[in-house]
Amino acid sequence: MPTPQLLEEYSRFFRLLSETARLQLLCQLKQGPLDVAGLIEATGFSQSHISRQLGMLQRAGLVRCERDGVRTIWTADSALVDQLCALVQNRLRQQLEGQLQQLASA
Amino acid sequence: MPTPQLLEEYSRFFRLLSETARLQLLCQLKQGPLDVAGLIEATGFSQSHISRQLGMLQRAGLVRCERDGVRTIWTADSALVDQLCALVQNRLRQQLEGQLQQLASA
DNA sequence: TCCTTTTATGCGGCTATCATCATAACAACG
DNA sequence: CGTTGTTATGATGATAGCCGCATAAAAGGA
Repeated sequence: MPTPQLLEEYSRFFRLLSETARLQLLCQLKQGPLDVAGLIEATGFSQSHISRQLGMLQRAGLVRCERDGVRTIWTADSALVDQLCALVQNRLRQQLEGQLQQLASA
Repeated sequence: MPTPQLLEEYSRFFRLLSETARLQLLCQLKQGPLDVAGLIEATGFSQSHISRQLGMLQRAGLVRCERDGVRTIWTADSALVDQLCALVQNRLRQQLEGQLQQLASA
């Protein structure tokens, strides 16, 4: 059994990935570094919202930033999210295949 | 870029794991099958709350149940959560090691 | 059939978090 | 130093989700 503290850490981390807004930002940055203006264009979210989400992701070590003059260039900084999503995707696929099987055999 | 629908699926899945209550139930069931009464004893949550969380986890395919007369025996039904937690734990460890390194070199 | 035991669900209070607006902080340039 | 352009943050309304209480539903026994 993991300690309550560790479970808390897990839940905090997964909560970060439980919002499409943040996942979207992560995926966009995975395509290549961008500043906030670029992320606004790509996602349609407000500037303040994006900035806030980036702050959260940064504190978790999932993105990092680098100032270029007045702009701040953000970069995805972890292969972890890709791995997690791949596992989940695999699971979702298996589930759909199972449903398909059931439907076929009925 | 994943489709918005897939991102939505991801976020829904991760949200399931974003609550210590559900993680706790999953970890407990990983130790062995239990009925709701056993889970109440183990976690201290109310019966209604536990029943509801189990329903969510079941719909996601993370637990399954089997009626034994009047009782319902619940079982953890996926190694996925373990894999995900292992990856996250690894990440957390790396981060703490990094902080330790910084502290030592300062 | 009625009663007991166990589980599932409608309802509501409470808290946390999202998402925006307005504004502050920061950096470059004249 | 003032202005402009970019990003971060305080304040706030809206919403979602946790959690328990009360109750319904389901299953077995007298």
